[in-house]
Amino acid sequence: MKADIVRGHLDALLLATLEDGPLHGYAIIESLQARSGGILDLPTGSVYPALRRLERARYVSGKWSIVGGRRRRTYQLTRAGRQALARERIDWTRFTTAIGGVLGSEA
Amino acid sequence: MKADIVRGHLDALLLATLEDGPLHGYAIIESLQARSGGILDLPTGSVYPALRRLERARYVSGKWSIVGGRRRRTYQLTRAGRQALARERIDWTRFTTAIGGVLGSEA
DNA sequence: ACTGTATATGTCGACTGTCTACTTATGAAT
DNA sequence: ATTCATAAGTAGACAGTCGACATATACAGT
Repeated sequence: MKADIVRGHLDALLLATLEDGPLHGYAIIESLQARSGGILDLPTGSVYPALRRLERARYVSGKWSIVGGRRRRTYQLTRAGRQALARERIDWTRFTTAIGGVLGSEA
Repeated sequence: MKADIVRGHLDALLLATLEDGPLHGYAIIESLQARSGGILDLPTGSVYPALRRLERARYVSGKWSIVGGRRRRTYQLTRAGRQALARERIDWTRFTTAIGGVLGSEA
């Protein structure tokens, strides 16, 4: 499943992945894959720009580090990010209720 | 709620609205509003082009009529449209399961 | 030594789709 | 006359995704 379908909910996904602790981009993609049972397979071309967006919005803070000779940018949820995540969860419920209600076959 | 959040699911919504019988664009928007408890408020600038898209894809067939002096384009689900709707429902379940699983707080 | 794979981040341009605002038009009510 | 509801549509700006590419390191296998 691509981010195109996930569009509008990618931020929530990213924020939720960071809830349990800081992670770097690559690890976020793998975490999302694992937590969704392989359904969510987001390309780097979608995730990295999104992470930068969240950073600009102050929902996450990123810092560089070197692990095993490889450079990593590790992201951490900010307080504003946690609040945003809480809002996203509420929106998600509203969203699924609204659409599920239309798609569900209660004529 | 805008179509921007609904993005990727608008087709499913439109198809589902037409399941109970033919409707014209304006009526589809109102039906969606009613069926979602007012949450789904889609602008004509999103809906009309989407309807044309679905028509080009042969998922709906549209024809003109005059009702009360006003021209209407009434859309009807095609067989391919019903099949597409069935696929969309499966996708919707996969989608909500995947994202809900990540957003839900089962660490 | 070389090749391939996994790790890790990032950019670019094409593409798709949404949104605001606007246009056109009729009928009914004020 | 004017305004509101109905009805359909378009144009241009804008945002976000995606495939492909570029870059770089570590490690396993041959």
